[in-house]
Amino acid sequence: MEYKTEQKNAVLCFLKQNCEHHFTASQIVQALKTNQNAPGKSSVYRIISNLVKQGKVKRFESNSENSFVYQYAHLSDSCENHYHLKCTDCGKLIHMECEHLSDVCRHIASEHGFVVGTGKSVIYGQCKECLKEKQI
Amino acid sequence: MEYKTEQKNAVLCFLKQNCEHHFTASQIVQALKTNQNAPGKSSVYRIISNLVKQGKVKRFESNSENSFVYQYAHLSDSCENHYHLKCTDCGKLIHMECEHLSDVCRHIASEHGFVVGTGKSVIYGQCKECLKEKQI
DNA sequence: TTGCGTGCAAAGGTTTTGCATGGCA
DNA sequence: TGCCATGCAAAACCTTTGCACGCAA
Repeated sequence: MEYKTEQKNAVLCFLKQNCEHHFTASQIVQALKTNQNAPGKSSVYRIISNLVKQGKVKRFESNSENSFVYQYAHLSDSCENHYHLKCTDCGKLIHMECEHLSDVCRHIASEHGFVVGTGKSVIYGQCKECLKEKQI
Repeated sequence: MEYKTEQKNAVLCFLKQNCEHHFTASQIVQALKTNQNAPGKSSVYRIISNLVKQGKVKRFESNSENSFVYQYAHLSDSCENHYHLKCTDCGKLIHMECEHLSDVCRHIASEHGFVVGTGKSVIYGQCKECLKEKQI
């Protein structure tokens, strides 16, 4: 049995509303500090840990530090069937659904004998917007 | 100027000889404990940190724990130009050089406006050998 | 001899855990 | 009323850093 609490709700809402970005546990604590019933540090860890297990949130390795960042995952149910592009500059996560890419999985399986788990795999690079900024 | 030392050599040799697997910093310390001039904890961290910078070793997020694992990277020079497949079961790292996969980068760039950094990206899944084991 | 590398211990961060209290069902 | 969830503090853990000493060049 799982209870609904304001703390859980606050964390999920915050991540949902900022789904283009990712946050460390501490950043989540900070961001929610002004809320009523702001969740404490340990609760945030317990809550995001559950959300990750449920597939509602994804965990990534942080760019430079020895910690992890968390990000809301739009399509939690079907993340097994598409690739993930993550921008190393702005942190944006793109759920890429594309027939062409399904062929890639088949190719890797047949030619390289390797069964891809797309849910776990993340392709890093730079997104449209960040590329534009660099060109200016 | 960089000095050659037995400690550096021991770490690189160990990772090289076990290039199919990955290890945490502590595991490396443990594994070398019986050596003469076994490197201490802090030295191992300093040494692998350098090896990663040099591209001779790759760092991955550990499966379940909040730490990182390190693995010898065969083709350090050209890792920017091919994809990496990593088996979630046995840890094997496959440097996949394949013309078909270059098309994938081009496709993602042209259709999805996203420039892939293959050096950083890792595709997780299961390798031939581990799949066989499961079928038996 | 020079100065980089090492080892030890301490410090810094992040994450986990224990326990009493609070609040959902 | 049960019992899950929370908050605080302490602990555990990984990694980095400071400093004196050792050793490669």
